[in-house]
Amino acid sequence: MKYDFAAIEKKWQQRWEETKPYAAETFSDKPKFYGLIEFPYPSGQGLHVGHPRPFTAMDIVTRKKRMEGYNVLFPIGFDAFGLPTENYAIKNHIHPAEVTRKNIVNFTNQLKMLGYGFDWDRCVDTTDPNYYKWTQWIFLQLYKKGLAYKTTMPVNWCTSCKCVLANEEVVNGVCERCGSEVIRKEKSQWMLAITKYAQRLIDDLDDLDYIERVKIQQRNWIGRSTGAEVTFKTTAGDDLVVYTTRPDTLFGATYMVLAPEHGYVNKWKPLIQNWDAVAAYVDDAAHKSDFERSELNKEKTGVMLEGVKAVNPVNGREIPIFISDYVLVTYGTGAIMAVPAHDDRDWEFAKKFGCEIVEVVKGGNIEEGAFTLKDDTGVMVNSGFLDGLTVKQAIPAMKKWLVEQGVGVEKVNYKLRDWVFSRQRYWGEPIPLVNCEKCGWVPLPESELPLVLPQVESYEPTDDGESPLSKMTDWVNTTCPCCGGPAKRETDTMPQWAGSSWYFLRYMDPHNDKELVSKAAEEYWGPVDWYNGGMEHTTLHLLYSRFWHKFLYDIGVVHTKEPYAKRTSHGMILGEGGEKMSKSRGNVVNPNDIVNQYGADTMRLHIMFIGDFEKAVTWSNEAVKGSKRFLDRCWNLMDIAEDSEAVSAKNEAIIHKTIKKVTEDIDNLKMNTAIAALMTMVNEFYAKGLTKGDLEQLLLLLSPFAPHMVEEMWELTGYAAKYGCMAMQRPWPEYEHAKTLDAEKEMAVQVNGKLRATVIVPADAEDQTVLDAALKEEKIQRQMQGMQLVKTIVVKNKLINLILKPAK
RNA sequence: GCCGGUGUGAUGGAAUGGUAGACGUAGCGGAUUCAAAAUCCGCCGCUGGCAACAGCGUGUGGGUUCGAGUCCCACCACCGGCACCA
Repeated sequence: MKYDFAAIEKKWQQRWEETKPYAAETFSDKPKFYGLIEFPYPSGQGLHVGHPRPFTAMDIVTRKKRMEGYNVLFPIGFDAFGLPTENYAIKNHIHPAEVTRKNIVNFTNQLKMLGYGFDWDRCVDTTDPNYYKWTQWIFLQLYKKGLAYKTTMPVNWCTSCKCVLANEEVVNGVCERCGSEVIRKEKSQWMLAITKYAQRLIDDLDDLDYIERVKIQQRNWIGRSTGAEVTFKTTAGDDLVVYTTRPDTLFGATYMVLAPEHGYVNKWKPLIQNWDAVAAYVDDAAHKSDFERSELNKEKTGVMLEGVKAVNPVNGREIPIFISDYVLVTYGTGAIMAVPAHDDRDWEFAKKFGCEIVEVVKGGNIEEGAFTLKDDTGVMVNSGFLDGLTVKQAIPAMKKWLVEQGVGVEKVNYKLRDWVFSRQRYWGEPIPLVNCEKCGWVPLPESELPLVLPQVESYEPTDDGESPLSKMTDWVNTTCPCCGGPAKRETDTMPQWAGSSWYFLRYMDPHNDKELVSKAAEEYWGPVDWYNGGMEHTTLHLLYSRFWHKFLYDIGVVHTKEPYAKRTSHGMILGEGGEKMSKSRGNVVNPNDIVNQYGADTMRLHIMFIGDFEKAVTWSNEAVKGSKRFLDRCWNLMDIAEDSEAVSAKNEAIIHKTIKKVTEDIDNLKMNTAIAALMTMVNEFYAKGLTKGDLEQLLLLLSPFAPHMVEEMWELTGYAAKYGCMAMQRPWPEYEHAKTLDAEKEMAVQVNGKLRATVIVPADAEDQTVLDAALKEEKIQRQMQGMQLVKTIVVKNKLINLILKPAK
């Protein structure tokens, strides 16, 4: 009988649709396991081969967990707000909700074709008012706790989307979504105070089972540093505060630099003698993206503020003040003290602008470049009371002095910045606040949630950059919930990250209309046991959702400090030729094409076999055949299996070895070597023959990888009738260590570390037995001529190394 | 520039400091076939040799070790991330 994958897959997908073997039951005597994948954005292009890689891996993990007796939650949903949909809607004059609905239907069909064990009854959609009601609710709680605030600040302004982007959304200085130029612009924005959680977001990483590079990346992103804030007096009368991690070098601070956006620049306008040049530079900087600023970093630029000087508090010297775009307004205080002798950027700037360079740490050559080492190799010079101290001693000494003199304080600083939370767009969650002339910003009563997105004529942002909602005067003009007077609704919407910051909680209790998740369901399912996703989400989505979760913990909505106990990450799938898959390159592979040609089981198997899960791999249509051949070979085993239902003695060792290997490899996401082990076992079955009992073990091990074919074979071989259940409902096979061992071992014989022969000896043979066997080998005897044996090293069951030297 | 990662046959990739190249793909030879596909069997790192065998071989150069793809130092190349972070 032929392996008719199309018919088999259709049959089993229908059966699963009817019998729901993947439904998670809240509350059970079994231990729970919550496996999570990043829910997809339902784009118009549909699924591409990048999607099934993490989905299939977690599907395999959760299928094995079910067989191991866990009550598994493996949900799916759609992160459906977002600009591509809105841009499509603008272009084609279709409502974004309609576009989203169609795309979700398409994605759902594609995902079902791949046979994933999702609990579809728990599917969520972030654009559903019943869902975003709770996104809005969380925002209101943040607002009430003072963690949402409105401020005017320079923001990234996409010239094409006419929309403000979070810093994190600007990729290489251009808009992440449309690729257009991003400039800086002052704008009033809703902000979320994620920086208030910075320390906790660092500290709590320690206890989490995240892969190390995710932890490193988050720590670097949050970027804690310790230093000091130092106050410089100026001739303008204002104090200028700077942050520095090197207070020890204060004697070497020979000038200061402000970011072009720094508030003092305008404040000091009457004092600045070269105002035209300064104003021109500020204007120029505003039109440069961060990308351009950093690209141009080889040549430092800047303008001196003529007419104002600063005073170095440690020696009373008057020093010049510059503005330059190498100083960022968003970090520290937006101003620096420049120590050209000991900072590369300051050194470059000083050389170009002829500033004084004073060496205060010995050990380098300040004519050649800055000496930046912070260890004990440097000793302080030209530094008054610090002279002779090492840098490590000088830092606390200077901090102490600053505090005593009242001109500085110790300070911990973070690179992390607050989260710009407003978007001047239509396709997002409305922000549930109104602005009243008398009462200011007033939150909507929770009973009025969800605040539903109104229908608008067009989705384009207005030319002045306001949201399309601002044109809906009927909707905008409302009454104040506080005083009943006239008020206007906030017309900005939330960013796409909002809905994805808490979706894993909704899966636990998706139909609850009283709470975002019931206490009992959250206590049962939380936290997520294993979350797999892309590295690209490490510093955005993953950090944001940890932040929201910690906030929900603080207000008593969830019972764990952290949302995800374990985090792993997959590598990208590259197109043929090793390039990133993209529509413009025309190298996008649609998984459905593979499914139609070879079947879903082959697709699943191949995407796992293709290489190391954590690394990027190149897709090859050609190589898919190998996975299909393997499934054919498995299928054809039915024709040659002997009738016995016992595991055969001849195959016992390979079966137990393979169970061990597959079990361990799935737990470590080493699906490629698990599949290789299964192939080896099947090859051996062909070489030696097998029983039905042997085949049963193969089917159980293969079930998470190729569930459709396995269930069909399970039925055909009579096991479905025998056990009265599907293969996926049987216990996961167990191995006995003793049975994984072979009776005899082939051991390597090395001479002086070089392989010269191999010998067959009994397993766990004594060292002497191995030596005797080795010495009997003709090749070894040849090596021994004229030599004497000075030492032997035996590694049990692996090798013996004979150390020889010439006999005298 | 900074941070992180990766370099292994024609190719995707295996390998707790212990026989480098498992398992696939491609290729070559054979069986089957009228023929092809499919399937099955064998070969498949490089150099020399009829062969036995020998030498070389995991980006480059050093080092540690009885033994290094694996550990250490320096360098090169490529990929990814980035906010010149003071």
